[in-house]
Amino acid sequence: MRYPFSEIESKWQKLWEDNKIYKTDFSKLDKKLYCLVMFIYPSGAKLHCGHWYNYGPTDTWARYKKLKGFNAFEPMGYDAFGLPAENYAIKTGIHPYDSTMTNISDIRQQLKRMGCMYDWDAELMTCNPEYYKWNQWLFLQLYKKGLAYRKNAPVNWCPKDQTVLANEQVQADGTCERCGTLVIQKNLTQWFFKITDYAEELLKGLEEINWPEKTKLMQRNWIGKSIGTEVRFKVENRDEVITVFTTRPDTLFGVTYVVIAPEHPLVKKITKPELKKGVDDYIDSIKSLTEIDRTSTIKEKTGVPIGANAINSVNGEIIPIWIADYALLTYGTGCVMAVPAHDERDFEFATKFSLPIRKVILAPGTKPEDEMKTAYTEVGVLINSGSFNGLNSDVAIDKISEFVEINNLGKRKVNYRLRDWLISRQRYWGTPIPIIHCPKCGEVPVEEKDLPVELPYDVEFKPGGESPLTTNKSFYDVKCPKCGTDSHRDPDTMDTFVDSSWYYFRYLNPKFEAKIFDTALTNNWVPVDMYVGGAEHATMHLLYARFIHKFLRDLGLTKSGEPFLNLIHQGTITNQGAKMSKSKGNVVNPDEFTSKFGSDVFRLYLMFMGPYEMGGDWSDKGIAGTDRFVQRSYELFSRFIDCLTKSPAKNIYDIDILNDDEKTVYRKVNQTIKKYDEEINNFRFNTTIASLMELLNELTKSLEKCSGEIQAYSLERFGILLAPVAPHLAEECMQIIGRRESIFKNPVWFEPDLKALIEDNVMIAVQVNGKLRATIEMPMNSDQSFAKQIVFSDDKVAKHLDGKSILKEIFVKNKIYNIVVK
RNA sequence: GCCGAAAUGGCGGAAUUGGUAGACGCGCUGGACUCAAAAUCCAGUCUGGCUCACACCAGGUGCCGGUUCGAGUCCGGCUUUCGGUACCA
Repeated sequence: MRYPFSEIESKWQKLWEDNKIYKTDFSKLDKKLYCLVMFIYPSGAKLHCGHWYNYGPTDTWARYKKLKGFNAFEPMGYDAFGLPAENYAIKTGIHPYDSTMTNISDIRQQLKRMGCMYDWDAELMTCNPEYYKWNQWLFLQLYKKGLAYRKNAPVNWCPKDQTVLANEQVQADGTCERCGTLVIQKNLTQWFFKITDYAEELLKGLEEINWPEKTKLMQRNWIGKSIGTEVRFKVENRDEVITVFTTRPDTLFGVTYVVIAPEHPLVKKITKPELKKGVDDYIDSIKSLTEIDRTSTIKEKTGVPIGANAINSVNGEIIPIWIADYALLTYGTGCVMAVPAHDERDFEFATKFSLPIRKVILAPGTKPEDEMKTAYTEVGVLINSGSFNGLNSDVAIDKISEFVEINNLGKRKVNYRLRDWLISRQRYWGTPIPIIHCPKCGEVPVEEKDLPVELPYDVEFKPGGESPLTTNKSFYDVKCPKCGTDSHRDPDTMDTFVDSSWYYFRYLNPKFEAKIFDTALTNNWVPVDMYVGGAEHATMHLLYARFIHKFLRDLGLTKSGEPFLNLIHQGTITNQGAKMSKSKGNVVNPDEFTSKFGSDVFRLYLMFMGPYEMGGDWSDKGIAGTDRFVQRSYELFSRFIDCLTKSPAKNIYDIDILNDDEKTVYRKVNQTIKKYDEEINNFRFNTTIASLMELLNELTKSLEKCSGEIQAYSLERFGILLAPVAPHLAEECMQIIGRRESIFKNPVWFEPDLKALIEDNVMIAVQVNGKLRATIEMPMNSDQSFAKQIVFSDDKVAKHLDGKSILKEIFVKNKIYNIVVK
């Protein structure tokens, strides 16, 4: 009979739910395991293969841990705020709340049919006021500490989504991370979280977490620590001072000009009146450049002189001041000392505009008068550098910095590439920012007792660059809580990455009312032990969550310094080479397969496809293989009804007294347990399943020929090994052979009988001059002298030794016998 | 440009610290069962040579070179693909 997956899967899902099999007892702390997947964005596209690939195998791992005796907690929830729901509302008129709720209830059903052991009592959704109230509370705490602030700054604006974006949310090609539209720069007043205050700690913390090296490296690069020196240059004949930041103070004597970012406020003040028009024109030309042009790698540097000069602090030289597009206002001081001889960008610029190039570091094996074709950026000996001549440049970095500090010309400084996190969005479907703007008092934070500031239902969604919340007068117009003057609420909402930066705390008690989360539980259960999700979040969610976690620790709400101890990225499943997305129309719907084969077969197939962290292009070619595996397993169990009760097995057998078939089966069972354990523990699901297939092949061949006890012994173990990878199938199979309750109710695991693992005989390879000439069977652990006798009496080996002299013999026990001849 | 990962049969992919390359599965070929088909079961399946066949021989893990008794695995130099990043002073 074909395995009736449909009725069996719903039968066990109902049984699990009715008996609350997956409810976690938080009071049991021995071997607690918090296993988390990134929660789901409830879009209209529902669950796709990518979600399945994230959730199914992770659940398998958690189930395995549960059988091993861990008290595993697996929650699931909804990252329910966000732009797509609002864009959908603009298009169709369906309110984001309504579409989100519909999507959530559909997705919840789909999730339940997957058969994961989620603790549904822990379910949460971020669009619920009982959740986002605490985003607002968090905002207020950051505000109190000066870590949430407003400033006017050039920011990324997505013309399609009509909102600003954080740096992290703009892709390398200058397009919006969400919709792919080209992002433009705008000067706007926006809310920021001061993540830069934690830059150093975010960097240090990476050392203590077990994450993929690649991800840690991405975060390190994103934080971009650089150690250098700030040096003040006076502006000639004026009071203004230009401060530059350099990582190469050893080249200070080689400065031949200074570059300031075109948007720098100083530019207006010190530009020579005669040159004002040219400078203004240049600044305009920079603004009109598209993002593509600006980021183009082949774009030539541009710039103009502003007619003012600076005085090099270390040698008193008068040098011209330029503005140029390659100086960035947002990094360091926005001013650069240019050393064309030893910096590639400065070299290119100086060559183009015929600015002087002065060599101050001599490359080994060159002469001072040699002409420079490119900048020399390596270590060398200082020249043209006054009293520092003759020093090695790496030593001079320190010496010149010291000189700068002693003479009060500047100071050593560490800079980070990381910018503050821009969190305000000019959109509706998010957490309202709990600030009231009063014409008299300015920014007035909403009092904690007045939280949540509830998101009103009635708003107009028309896009226009203004937050839709301004269209609801009863929300927008309020009296100032301090002085009673007519004021209005901040009309912006928060970036949804705020929601996801602390949700793992909330899962432990999502209904908790007294505080942001229930510290009585979180102190025991956070940090998360295993976190599984996509690598695309490396410098966004995964960085924000670490930041907020550290802030919460500073508030005394958690003892840990890091949110996620272990992290694994599932690979990306692509379709025809492209990432699956609704807009590309290449989404593969898992229902197509689960309705045909069942969710266990689909889960098995996803795991069997290849290494979990690699992903790959979607193909359903091999699904027949895992389907056959399920059918054959079910058939096998069906041939041994109630064997557990008819002839109960002992825990261990002496392999030496078993007959040949029993011995083979008994050994294979135990070898499989060992192999399986090693593979699945490290998320190597493909080889885990391969080992089960090997076992099934062996059992199909020989189990009939074994005693009833060995049959029970083998099937009981096989069934338990099946449970993590195909939970419904395993429950049914175990019931067939006589188990009376769910495997997961009182989890069991079988340790391998180590004595049985050792084969009696091994095949060893015999090589002559490194080439395989024969394989010979001999007893396990035979020593060299014994092996030698057998090897040299072998005809094939003798043939290759004929007439040659033996130079050397290499013997590796149980592996190889190599004879070197001439 | 810079940083990181990868490259193995017709396909997805296996291969502890260097030790029999191709586990497991898909597909394909042949056979059994069937009136027939599907399903299932059995056998074969890296390439080339030779052979009726078994056997045997040679080559083979992106390319070139090296270390070693022995390299998919280690070292040096490339090529291609995929991620990340974009003048960060």
